[in-house]
Amino acid sequence: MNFKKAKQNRIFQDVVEQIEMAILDARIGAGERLPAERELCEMFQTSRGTLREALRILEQKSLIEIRLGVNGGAYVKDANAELMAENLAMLIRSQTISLAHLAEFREGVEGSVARLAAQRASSVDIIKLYGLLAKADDFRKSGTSGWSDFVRIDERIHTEIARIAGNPLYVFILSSVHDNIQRYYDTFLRVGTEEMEENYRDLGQIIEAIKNGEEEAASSRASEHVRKFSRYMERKKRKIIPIQ
Amino acid sequence: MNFKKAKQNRIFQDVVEQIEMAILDARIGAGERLPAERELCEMFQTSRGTLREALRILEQKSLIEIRLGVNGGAYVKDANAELMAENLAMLIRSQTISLAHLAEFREGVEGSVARLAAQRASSVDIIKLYGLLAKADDFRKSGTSGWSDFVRIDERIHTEIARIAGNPLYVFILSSVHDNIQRYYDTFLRVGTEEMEENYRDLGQIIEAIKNGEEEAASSRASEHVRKFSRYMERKKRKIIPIQ
DNA sequence: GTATCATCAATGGTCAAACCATTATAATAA
DNA sequence: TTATTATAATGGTTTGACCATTGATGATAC
Repeated sequence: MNFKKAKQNRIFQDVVEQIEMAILDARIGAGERLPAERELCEMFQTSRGTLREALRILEQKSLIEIRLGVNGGAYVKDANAELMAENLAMLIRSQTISLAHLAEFREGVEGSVARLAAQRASSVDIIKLYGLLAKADDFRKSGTSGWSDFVRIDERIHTEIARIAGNPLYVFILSSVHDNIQRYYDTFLRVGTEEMEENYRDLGQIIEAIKNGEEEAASSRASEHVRKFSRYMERKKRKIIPIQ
Repeated sequence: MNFKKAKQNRIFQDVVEQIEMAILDARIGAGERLPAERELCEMFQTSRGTLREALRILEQKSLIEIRLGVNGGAYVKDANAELMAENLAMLIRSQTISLAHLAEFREGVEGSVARLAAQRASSVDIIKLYGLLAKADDFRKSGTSGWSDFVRIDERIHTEIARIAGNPLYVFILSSVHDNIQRYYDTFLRVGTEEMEENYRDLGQIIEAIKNGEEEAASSRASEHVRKFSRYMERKKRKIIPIQ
């Protein structure tokens, strides 16, 4: 059998479940405020300490956000990817997964996403992508000073491709990965105009493949693009930390 | 600039961070027990209520597990994928992502994983896979009565392939996906011997491709295999819920 | 001696009432 | 009008008490 252990009766758990249901069933909408703690205590017939334990859990789940002062309280948050980003971060910090693992995972995901985008991109999507590419071109022209802007646009393009793929799960997962990999890019990825040129060409090719509906080309080019970035980073890393 | 808002001084946050650091730096090992609440209060110079709010957060993060009674207390847990599974479940419940999205995502991931496995499988890995395949064969032979066992072995094979791929992130992600998709399979996926035969053949082909190091074949067959399952499910679903 | 049962103490779970800290808003002064 | 101050709503924290669960210990019966 496969039952979970019957829950030990913890009042705050029950409170969490009730509020969680209300939020997930959209009985309370994003941006709205829950009643004040002391009111909730009366509603749930519980003490403030117990209620606050429930609020901590909901806050940790990113379902609510607590604000201070008058008009403060528990505000319902939008469903978003923050939670997953933090989970990834924890796995990395606990050294269960390494940067190399994360990069490899991203390689696979970006490939899948590009393939779907090639299947599904509308003409409007294509125009949007070329618009972003033009911006990247501007930053590229301004040389190494435009590097950080270039990276930002690069990420925007990848996010846009994920959106075009039409599967919100990919958007969540990729934004988590980006959040967690970004730190390393900032630290290890200070490259010259040469690499920027190369990445710009890559982006152009990926977008072109998507435009023409060439699934395989889009997928393999996106994977290769990510792999290239990772290799730059590994190389830089080794220069900075020669032996470890 | 990219700084986060300076943290409002919440004592329990500070307590969470200190304990979290101790756990992630392995100053406290998995399975060990933190001091009792009342002792921790003295150590952190805080009240029990505040300390318990911190414990709730750590519990929600799956870093600790609380047990009751004598010898009870906060036990440090293994890092695992539970958290991500729950996040996925929440995204599904909040109807941000649908079953179809999850299945499509799985399709991409299983493809990537099979590709990596084809690159990296050792002869021992191959033997293990064929061992699992033989078990699947047994259940297949016992007809529809062996169906649920067959599905279980099917999942074991996929998990094993993820392990062979050598990237723990894939193992985490896939086990989360499995956890969340399993429920639907149980509900919608009661198929006959015909489909079981077909799935068995698929598994054999995937494993063979991995054995021969044929990346592309392994990847596309794994994707196709998952897609087939999803289509069965969609069909069943429509029969049960004709219009919705 | 062994097995069963009752008691006890350690530990988490809950409650209640008070006070502090932060902040939007209203009242007041310039 | 504008700047300052007071007020009150709301979250953050403390204290101390009591309840509930559970493993260990020792008493009792066989």
